[in-house]
Amino acid sequence: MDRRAKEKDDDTSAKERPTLKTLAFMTGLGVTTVSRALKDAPEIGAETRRRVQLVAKQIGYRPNRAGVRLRTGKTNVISLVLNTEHELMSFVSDIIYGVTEVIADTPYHLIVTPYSRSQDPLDPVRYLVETGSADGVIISRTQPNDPRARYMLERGIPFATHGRTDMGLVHPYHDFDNYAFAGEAVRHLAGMGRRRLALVTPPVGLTYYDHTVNGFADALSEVGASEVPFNTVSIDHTIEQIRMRTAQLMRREDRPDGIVSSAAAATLAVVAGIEDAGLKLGRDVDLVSKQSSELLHLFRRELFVVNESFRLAGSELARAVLGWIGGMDPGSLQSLSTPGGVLPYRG
Amino acid sequence: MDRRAKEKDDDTSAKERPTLKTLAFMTGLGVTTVSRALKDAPEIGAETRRRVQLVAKQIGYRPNRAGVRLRTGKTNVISLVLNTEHELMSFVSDIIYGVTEVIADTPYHLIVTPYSRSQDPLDPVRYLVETGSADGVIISRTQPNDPRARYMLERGIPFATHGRTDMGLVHPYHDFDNYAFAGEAVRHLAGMGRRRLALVTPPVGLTYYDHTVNGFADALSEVGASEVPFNTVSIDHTIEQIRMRTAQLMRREDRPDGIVSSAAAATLAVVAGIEDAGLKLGRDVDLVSKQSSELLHLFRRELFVVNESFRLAGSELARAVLGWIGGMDPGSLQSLSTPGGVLPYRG
DNA sequence: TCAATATACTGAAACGTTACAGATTGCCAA
DNA sequence: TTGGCAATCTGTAACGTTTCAGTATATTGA
Repeated sequence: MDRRAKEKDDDTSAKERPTLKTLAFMTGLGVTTVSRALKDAPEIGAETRRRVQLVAKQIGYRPNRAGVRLRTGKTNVISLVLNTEHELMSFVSDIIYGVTEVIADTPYHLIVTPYSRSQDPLDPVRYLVETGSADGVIISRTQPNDPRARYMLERGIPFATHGRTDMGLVHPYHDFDNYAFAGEAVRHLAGMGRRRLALVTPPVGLTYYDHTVNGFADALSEVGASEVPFNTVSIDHTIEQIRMRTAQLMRREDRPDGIVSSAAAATLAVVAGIEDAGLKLGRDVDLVSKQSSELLHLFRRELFVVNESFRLAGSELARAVLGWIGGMDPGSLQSLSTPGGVLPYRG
Repeated sequence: MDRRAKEKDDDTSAKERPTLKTLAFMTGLGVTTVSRALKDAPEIGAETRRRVQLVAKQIGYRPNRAGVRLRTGKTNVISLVLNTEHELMSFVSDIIYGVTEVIADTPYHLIVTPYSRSQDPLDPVRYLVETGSADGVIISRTQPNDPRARYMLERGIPFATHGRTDMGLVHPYHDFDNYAFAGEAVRHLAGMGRRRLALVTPPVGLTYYDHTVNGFADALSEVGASEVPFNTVSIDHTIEQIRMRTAQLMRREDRPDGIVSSAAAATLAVVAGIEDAGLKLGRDVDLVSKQSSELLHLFRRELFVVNESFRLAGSELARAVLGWIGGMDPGSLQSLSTPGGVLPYRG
């Protein structure tokens, strides 16, 4: 439509974005040669290579993504698959920042692929794979037997999971050691003389639910404390639900004197529930919570916190996917982040 | 490499992803006809059109993005440009969810393009435009005279800004009415008898800083209250800085008895600072804060809040960009969200 | 000297799509 | 009967890239 020149070789009109053809014309070489020179192919003369790369840099040549993608199938895209309802708030931004940090000096773009509660979590993954929309995928809310991981493994598409699976299949992951977290939390509370502990769990069904629950249980028997069951909520529940049920729990005769919470937002609600029941944090009950931002300290100074960095998770996950795409052994791309310890106010 | 058939037309081997050629083969039509039939071109017979579309649906045909993009230049991508350091935390996830909500049933993908403190904010935008990586762009942290908006307007690439500009140029935007927010907050505090008010401002230089400050000032003179200057912080400062400087402020003789805060995270720090100074919220000072999640209520029941939905902002921004891409008048794609009113605890 | 071989480069084809410029058919007016 | 003209359909080229199968030139071994 808006092309001016009718000559086959209109590269002299300098306004359009430079392509290989432009470079070929400028250097007097063939398109093939230019292409290979740019990617350091061995059969290109050293001087030619330098010359081409110099010119390319000078005129700001950038390979056309669509061209590459069409020809090679390589999208230079990695996709972060997110649940638009359940994912904790700040979680998402941090993980995204972590990912972008890593892919910043690569040709990769990050696309966010959402799915909602009503959908099968496999849907977005299937979409990505079937349409070949990404070279690598990052998923969260990982389950012990995760159909998404299984699916991608079958299709041979590189991915990394936030959280581990337990299927006897090997794939890259990053996980926070929630077993250790729950254990440390329990030991900390026990060290303060707390004996009857309750746990605000991760969402049932996710792998780190198991880890957390196990860490909690093992440490309980280790320190000889007992569990006050609190199975009616998880951190996936709404603020109001958590608050109400905590209040109910705390009004009971056999209420806990120590609580471990798996997420900051839930902790806010739990504390509100405690206070609704007329009890006081630090006196009637102590609470150790995981948090991902440094804000919980400000909320109640009596809170104890363990920090989990989602930014780190994002970086690690991105590194893992890129590594797999780059041909590394998936088994070597697994990482576990250890809790730094329980911090009191003004740690 | 892994292609089996050597015949030119290997579409009979059903395993590969279907293309127009596959459809052409199956229907016995030409590729061109199929292409046009799928997009309801007028010169295709009604029955043929239906037939092609039926077959396409049956075998799950999906146009190859790279093919379309290479041929037409249309990327079917919209980019959200984010500052990886300053953007408030939950802000980002909500805005992303809002955007994905709108583009869910379109062919669009969302890519997140980050930039860091050290970079010129124009960099990522320039990159997107120069490489033609997106059909539309969403930016935030909008300034009255915003070089990014000017740049994209010049280049003719559709975009929407979160927040307004003030350059006499018309473009789509979505904004929260921060003038109204600050005004309502002031009136609310004045209604409670507060007379010496301080403002925790948005980042200096952004448009909504001006709006907020103006709304604050106008309402102050309207109700006859006075301002206690608090220019040493904005919501871009760290939690620690805000906390310390609030404590300093509150220890002064002429401390404010009412505070308006532009963001939830800052509010947490401000409250901590107030309490560091030995004062009590609700007694010595009242505070009205904007928040985007419903969590501030839980923090201190004495807080007053005004809700701003970033999810809504995301949706509106996406709608605006898509509208502009679709040929709508940019001037008609501007929206302003009105604060719902000041809510006390248990509103 | 000749062939064999290494070195440095090149054109053509293909990835999947759309736009352009036809091509084929049937029907109608003259 | 013929020319004209809709109504449908089609082949070719092009977008920018990489791969395949070369070609041309210089270098080597005998």
